[in-house]
Amino acid sequence: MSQYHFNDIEAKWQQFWAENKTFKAENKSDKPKYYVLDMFPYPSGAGLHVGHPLGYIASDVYARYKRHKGYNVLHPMGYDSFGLPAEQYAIQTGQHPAETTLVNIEGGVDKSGTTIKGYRKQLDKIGFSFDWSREVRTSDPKYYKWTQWIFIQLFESWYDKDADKAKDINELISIFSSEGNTQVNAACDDDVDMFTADEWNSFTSEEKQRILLKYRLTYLAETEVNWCPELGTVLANDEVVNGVSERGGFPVIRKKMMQWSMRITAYAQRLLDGLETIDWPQPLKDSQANWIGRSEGAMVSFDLQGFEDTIEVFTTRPDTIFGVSFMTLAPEHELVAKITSEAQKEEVKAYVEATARRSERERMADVKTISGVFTGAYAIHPFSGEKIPVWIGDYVLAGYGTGAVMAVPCGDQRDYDFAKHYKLPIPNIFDGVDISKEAFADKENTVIANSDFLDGLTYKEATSKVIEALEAKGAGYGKVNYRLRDAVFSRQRYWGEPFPVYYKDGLPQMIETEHLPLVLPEVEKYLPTEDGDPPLGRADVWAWDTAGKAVVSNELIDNKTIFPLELNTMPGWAGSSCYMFRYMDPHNEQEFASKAALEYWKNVDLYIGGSEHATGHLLYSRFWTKFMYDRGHLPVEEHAKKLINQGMILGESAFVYRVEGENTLVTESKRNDLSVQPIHADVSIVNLSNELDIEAFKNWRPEFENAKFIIEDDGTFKVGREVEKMSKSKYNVVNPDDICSRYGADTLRMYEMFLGPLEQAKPWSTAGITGVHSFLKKLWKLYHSGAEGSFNVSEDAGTKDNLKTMHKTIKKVEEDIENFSFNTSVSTFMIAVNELTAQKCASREILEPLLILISPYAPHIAEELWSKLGHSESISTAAFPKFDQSYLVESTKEYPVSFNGKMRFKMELPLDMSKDDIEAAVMAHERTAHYLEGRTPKKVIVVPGKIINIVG
RNA sequence: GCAGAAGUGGUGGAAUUGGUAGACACGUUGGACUUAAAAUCCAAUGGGCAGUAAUGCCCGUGCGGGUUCAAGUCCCGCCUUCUGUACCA
Repeated sequence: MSQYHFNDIEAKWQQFWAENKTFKAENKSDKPKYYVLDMFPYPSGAGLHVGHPLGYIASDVYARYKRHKGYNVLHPMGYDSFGLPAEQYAIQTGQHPAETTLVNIEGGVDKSGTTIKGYRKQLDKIGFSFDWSREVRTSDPKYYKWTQWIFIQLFESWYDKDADKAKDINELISIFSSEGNTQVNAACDDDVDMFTADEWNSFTSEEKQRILLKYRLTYLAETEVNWCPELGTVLANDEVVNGVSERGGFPVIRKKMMQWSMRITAYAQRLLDGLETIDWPQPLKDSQANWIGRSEGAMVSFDLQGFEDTIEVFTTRPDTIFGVSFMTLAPEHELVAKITSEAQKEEVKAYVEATARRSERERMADVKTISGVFTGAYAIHPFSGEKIPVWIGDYVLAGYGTGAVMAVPCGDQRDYDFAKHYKLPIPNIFDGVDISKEAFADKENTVIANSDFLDGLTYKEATSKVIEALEAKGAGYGKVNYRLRDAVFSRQRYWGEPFPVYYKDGLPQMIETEHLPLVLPEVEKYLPTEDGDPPLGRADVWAWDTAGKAVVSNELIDNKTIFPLELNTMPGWAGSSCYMFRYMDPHNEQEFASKAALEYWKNVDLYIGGSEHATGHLLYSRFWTKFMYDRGHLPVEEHAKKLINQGMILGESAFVYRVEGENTLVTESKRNDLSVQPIHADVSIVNLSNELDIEAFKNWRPEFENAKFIIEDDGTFKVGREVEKMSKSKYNVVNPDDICSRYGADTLRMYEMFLGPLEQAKPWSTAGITGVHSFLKKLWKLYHSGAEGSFNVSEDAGTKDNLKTMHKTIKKVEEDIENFSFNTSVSTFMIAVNELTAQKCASREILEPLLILISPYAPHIAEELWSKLGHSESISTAAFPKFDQSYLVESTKEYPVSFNGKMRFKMELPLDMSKDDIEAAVMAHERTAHYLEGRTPKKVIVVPGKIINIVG
């Protein structure tokens, strides 16, 4: 008797695929191409849990389906292997992150003696059809050579706003030397001075370099960061709580530091417009659009009384300019110190310092408290010439717009609240609007009043008129503003890509691309130096010899031919921004990827990954892709045509209940009578019926060794269940390896698809897996209907019923896969196998195509049965069965007959029967009279092939 | 506050264009097989009422309205949950 030995079958076929390179994709093919990509994982030491492979399974099903459909499919996988956890672990244990990362990927025993299975082995067990010959690892010098190369390309480029594309920096240099910068419309820093060609040509090369930095797409600039002197590192906003570091509670100050930045703002409009061209989920597009934050308005300059300087503000409501009754500057605004009057000095200083101590995040969180201080200075209204008091207040953020606002309390709630609080005037410039309670922020129904030349105009009219007037006066202009900031690209970390940069006279110089990669140096500790330099400051051999073209010892630095190298490293998103293109030609040492490979594969046809990358990875890669396109390195402007966000698989936590104040644990059903406290129990010691293994629990939590257990009446102890995020700390992690060894990879794959719609978050329930597992056993049995369960397939043609089942299955499964509705195709398979089993079908004509349909979902069992059917080739390239409508054509229909919309009975009628005949047949039916109870029907609706409804 | 998504049995979910609500599973109950258990197989299973029964009737897709012969599906108003985002001038 042949049984379904999934462990043997799965091991056999995984080996077969590896040996035969079944899924190796060629860069040349007569077939149409299809590129299916997963977001590559960070290989953590904790390994995979059942939530991680969900997206990989979905993409694998799709990739396998596309192969059946005759496509040349690229389906690669790799590792985003630079990152913080490995570095933290290195700091704690002293192990080199490269070593731990390798173990996390390939498996092994780490120095602390922990056996780690490794991502690759875990992934292999699930039976993915990845082309592993194309694997990339971002921390591999052969890979990050190209990350460094892209960085250099960005450095050597500027953004021409007129042409709306990035160009070679040399073009800009030649423009400067022939006509200066006055006619140049470039994305650049705000503080560029104008110069003529003659001036440019007389600048020293150092001066020229400093100016060019203001134009380059990656540039070095002073940026404000959260600096913790005690820890010697920059902290992210979420690592700072109440002005002190989250770890250790050390004070954090806001400090300006030289940092590399990416001029992503140059691409703001194109990143926004490009969203129209890609098939990505609307929520994801919305959050990118939101993040880019385009707003239309005007820049207005206000002169200052007694100063040469002007206050520049951005406003979306220039139409309300006559409603300005004060100005507010961010406390960090550069003019604050200068314009503060002697009388206000003390108060302003105290306020500025108090604000500096608070992190940006805190300021954002605390929106209710209104605070601010008058500077003693006055601005002059550009039209009325009135004196306007200048305040500072922390509701104005230094990082947005110009860090200053013209406060119009009648039209903006924040200005209104501020004015009320400090008893500032609230002039009303809206016709017929009551502003005694709150500001009036409605643009649509506005009629401007008390506003000189704007009286009686609507928002739209007033806006264009006032912009005209501002431009005529030279006091402002219309402007589109973006919330998007340039992205800081430096990290004071060890485990990241080194910048291919050395410093000559304090100015950054690129290492020539032919000398890349610049390999991460060895350090003896992964911490910042005592002087506060990043960990690379500890490297002894970290200087660039421009003559020898090599990294040499720091002792040799003479600043003539040997220079110090950059100490920062690149952030996590550097390596992931263009990896999808490197997969196309991953072993190319001459180029990032060959033109031919790029032209052939173009971009990702289907990209699957989590929505948490909406404004990080997915925005940065779109930026780099557009840049690479501009500079002719890529043939496409977007990296992924279609994107799907898979939903999270949640864990099913188990709880035991401790009686408050006692060492007593109570079973689930009896907890309500007592005052109890829930305690997480490890799900691995709970069986499918929610019964806790008490002995195992005592071993696991020794503090309960002597605890009293109040059990169920049947003698078991049951846990409570609750759905939570799957995480180690909640002890609800389910390991895919365990599922594979108990039920098989095919069961895991099908069950993950069966759980629910791909995009939706859904709870994992190990109990439910038996349904899918027994389906696979039934499938196996369908092919083993011979004596004693022997393999049995006949050469007889399929019956009419067989064919009908088969073809409706083909139709449904194909539609489902095309719609990424994988859960419903699993039910369809179940129905098909149930029907064919009932029909006692053993016909090859049916059982062969059935296997092809199932193989994307359950590839191992499909391969095994396929080979038992006599095939020596893998099923993976067998042509997908063709749907034939003629097998589904019916001659009759079982019509549901409704009375007033309620279905009462069914009757079978020929499909070609006319409406009138159907009506007659229904009215003649014995039960019709019963439901009409003597009434005459008002109307009889007959929809042929669908329904009959009798109204009356 | 803003934006988006979602609310259907005890549970996961199905119903693709308005046309038989609850497919397919899990769970539960009963039964078969077994010394027993596991495994497997069969049957029932939205709630309620009436009936020995076949069956019949009523209610039912978050809530309240509406459109329609017909609404889980369309429209209006609300409630709840989740996700993202936020003094954005």
